[in-house]
Amino acid sequence: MQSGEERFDAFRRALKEKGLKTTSQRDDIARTFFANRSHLSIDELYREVRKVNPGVGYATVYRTMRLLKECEFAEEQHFADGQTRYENADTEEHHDHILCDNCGRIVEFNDEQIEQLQEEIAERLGFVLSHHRMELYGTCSECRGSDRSD
Amino acid sequence: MQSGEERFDAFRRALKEKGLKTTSQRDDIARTFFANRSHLSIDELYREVRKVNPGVGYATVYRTMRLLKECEFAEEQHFADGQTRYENADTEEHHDHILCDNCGRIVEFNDEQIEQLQEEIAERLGFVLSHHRMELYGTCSECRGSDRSD
DNA sequence: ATCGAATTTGAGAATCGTTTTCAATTGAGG
DNA sequence: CCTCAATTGAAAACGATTCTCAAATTCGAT
Repeated sequence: MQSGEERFDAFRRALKEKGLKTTSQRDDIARTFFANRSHLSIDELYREVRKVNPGVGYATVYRTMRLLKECEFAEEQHFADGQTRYENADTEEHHDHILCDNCGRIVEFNDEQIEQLQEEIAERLGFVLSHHRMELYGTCSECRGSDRSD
Repeated sequence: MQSGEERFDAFRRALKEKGLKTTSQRDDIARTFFANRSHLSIDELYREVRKVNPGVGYATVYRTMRLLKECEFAEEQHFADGQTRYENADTEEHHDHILCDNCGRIVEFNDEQIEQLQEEIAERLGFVLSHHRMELYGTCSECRGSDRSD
């Protein structure tokens, strides 16, 4: 797994390869994205970026996140709150999410057995799977005041 | 499982119990909903209803579908196309969906083993599950021109 | 360094699905 | 039937996202 700065450089190179320009806005947005935790919404990203470059517009954040997605540095997620969120698309493999109804915490997990079963179900129904979405919702231990800390 | 007409009557009774009025619009929308296949979008419902009662407004369809949902006759689904769709919430138990990327066909399925695994994962991560969303996407046999018909 | 063409930007308008507002209409209990 | 609260349709408002366009910026060729 690369560092934020490495990925940032890789993004700039990817832009160049596509014949696109590197701009201070793109730099600031990408750096902000790579430096922060995953699953930030556009609005959260926008606020973060503006701490560093107050002139950046909403549209540019949208546009740059789309670029990051197209270059496969970011992955788009649509959870139940209706806001698009982006996660770092490292070399990490596929995972699903479990979200806390109360505090919004998002935890990633992967379960080979479920993946396997999904393939089987698809096959049984005559489908060839392209992708899937699985989100679990519930209350995390912290919000329940339980002692289990994660 | 009740017939459309039975469910329609049950809905009217539910309205009465809530102190709400039965109107020709609500009747037409509910009947249309019960008579059609599941997973229609608001827009599709709207067009259907207007075949029978051209005066019905968009807002009323939204409002009535919300009522049907609140009375638990309809269940709301948000698939990847960004349109809210409603399915008949019979006495049927929980199920998930698999959707064809190509023709949009939606097939319901249920898999106890996956449900079980989801509970286990949640527990392992310290969550108490409230609900989940699982959608599989792929290409159905018809769209692949395969001989397997479902 | 400088030019110039092509790209990118920010602001605001536009869009899409959905909800709200509000004046006019309607249902249903008295 | 009357009354009055509930309901309606049309249009405005909404929130997230995309587009438009004139002004600003990038960068390869000079």
